[in-house]
Amino acid sequence: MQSFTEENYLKIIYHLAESSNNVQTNAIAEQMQTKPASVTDMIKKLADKGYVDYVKYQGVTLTEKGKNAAIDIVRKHRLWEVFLVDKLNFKWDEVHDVAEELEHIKSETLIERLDEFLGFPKSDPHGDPIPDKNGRFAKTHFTKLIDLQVGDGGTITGVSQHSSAFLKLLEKLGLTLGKQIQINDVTDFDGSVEILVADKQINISREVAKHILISSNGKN
Amino acid sequence: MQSFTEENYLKIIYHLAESSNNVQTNAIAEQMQTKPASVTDMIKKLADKGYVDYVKYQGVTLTEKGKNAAIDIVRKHRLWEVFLVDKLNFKWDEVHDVAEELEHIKSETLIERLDEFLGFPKSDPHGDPIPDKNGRFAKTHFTKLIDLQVGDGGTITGVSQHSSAFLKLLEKLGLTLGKQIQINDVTDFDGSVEILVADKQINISREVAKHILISSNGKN
DNA sequence: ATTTTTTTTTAGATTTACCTAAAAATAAAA
DNA sequence: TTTTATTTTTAGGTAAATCTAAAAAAAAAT
Repeated sequence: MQSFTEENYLKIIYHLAESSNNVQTNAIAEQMQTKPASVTDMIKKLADKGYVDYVKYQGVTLTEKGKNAAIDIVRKHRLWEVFLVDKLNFKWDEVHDVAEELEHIKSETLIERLDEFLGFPKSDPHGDPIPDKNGRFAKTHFTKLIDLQVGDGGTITGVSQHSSAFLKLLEKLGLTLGKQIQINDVTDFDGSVEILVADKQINISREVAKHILISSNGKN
Repeated sequence: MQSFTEENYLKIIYHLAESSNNVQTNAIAEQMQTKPASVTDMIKKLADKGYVDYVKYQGVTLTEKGKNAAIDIVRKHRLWEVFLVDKLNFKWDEVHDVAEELEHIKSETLIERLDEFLGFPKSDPHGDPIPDKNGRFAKTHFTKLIDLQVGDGGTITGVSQHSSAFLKLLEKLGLTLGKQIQINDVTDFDGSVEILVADKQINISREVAKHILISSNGKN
């Protein structure tokens, strides 16, 4: 199996691969908070072990093996997040760092029992889908709030930013998972969005609107 | 704070210190499954950091700081064991290795919430006491079954061996925590012990009897 | 009180994941 | 199409935790 560090690389490559198939050295370095030179070293190692396909100067892609390993880590991470929120009363902005550690505990039995204990949840506290033990999960294709038109409405079903600062803000604004929203207006000046939530009209910046995911219930 | 490895050293030194105040290099090496030379290196580091007092060739003793750090790890380990058994239906012989990993997760909040979630348990699945968040716990002074006399009786309240093989054997023999036992005879030939449990008479070897802890309910 | 055995330490290497500085390849701009 | 800028890699080095082999100290046996 992989080391703690290797697992983190795999996970990050997996996430980066969601937006651009070929993952670049610099992008990995930024996410790993390390230097590109270190990434090159690790990439070679991961390639040797068969987790990634690597062509010099061309970035990496995960192999099937690498993808499975990454999904397994994602599964663990998200299950632990559910545990922390559902059972230990953590708030959704408090779980990330702890789950980041828990995800590396190596025991299949542990994770399967945990999954069962939690009632086989389908998504984590941020709305991200939890892969089952075979690595399968429903592909969610939510719309970013920023991409909705005036008059559109929907339900908040996810976020694409897990920082504590962002999540706390959403909490304060009442923009939590499951809430119904509707777009009232888009401000010309700064592109900020006026939305209706729980009968209240609030204004959120473009930056915030970018990271809120909506399952749309049709136009108008 | 300490690294994963440093924590393991501290924990092992703490356990070894329970039987002999001055802990020797070789003893640590054996427990850590490493070589004495490596232990010497690590001891120096722990001494530099103020976790142990160390005099060359004289072994080590934990400082107050070292003892507190060790107790903290023991607390985590035992709480996780309770979690695994009580919530995830692990058996008492299956928890050790996983708890060995979980004990290194660094989050005070996590442990306090877990403690609360479990109902502030006082002992783990093997009968070992769980320190509270201030590191305090009742000193248990159980008698080893092997030290009882014919006619003595009591309740099984702990074990001093956590290997899966040993615990599985006890399970099979019905010698689990809380069971009442009585000493019927000690075999001259091999020192094995005949005991009465749940109205059945069974024979256990000296080796087994050494590792069963009894809270005695008075002689005869 | 020596000798022998055991325990512990030193010295010098190895591995993993990281670093800096400089070179090489690729991409973008003039 | 050169030049410039960006990205990536190489080369050589560091720190943590380990190792082996050999030396030194302490303990046990004669």
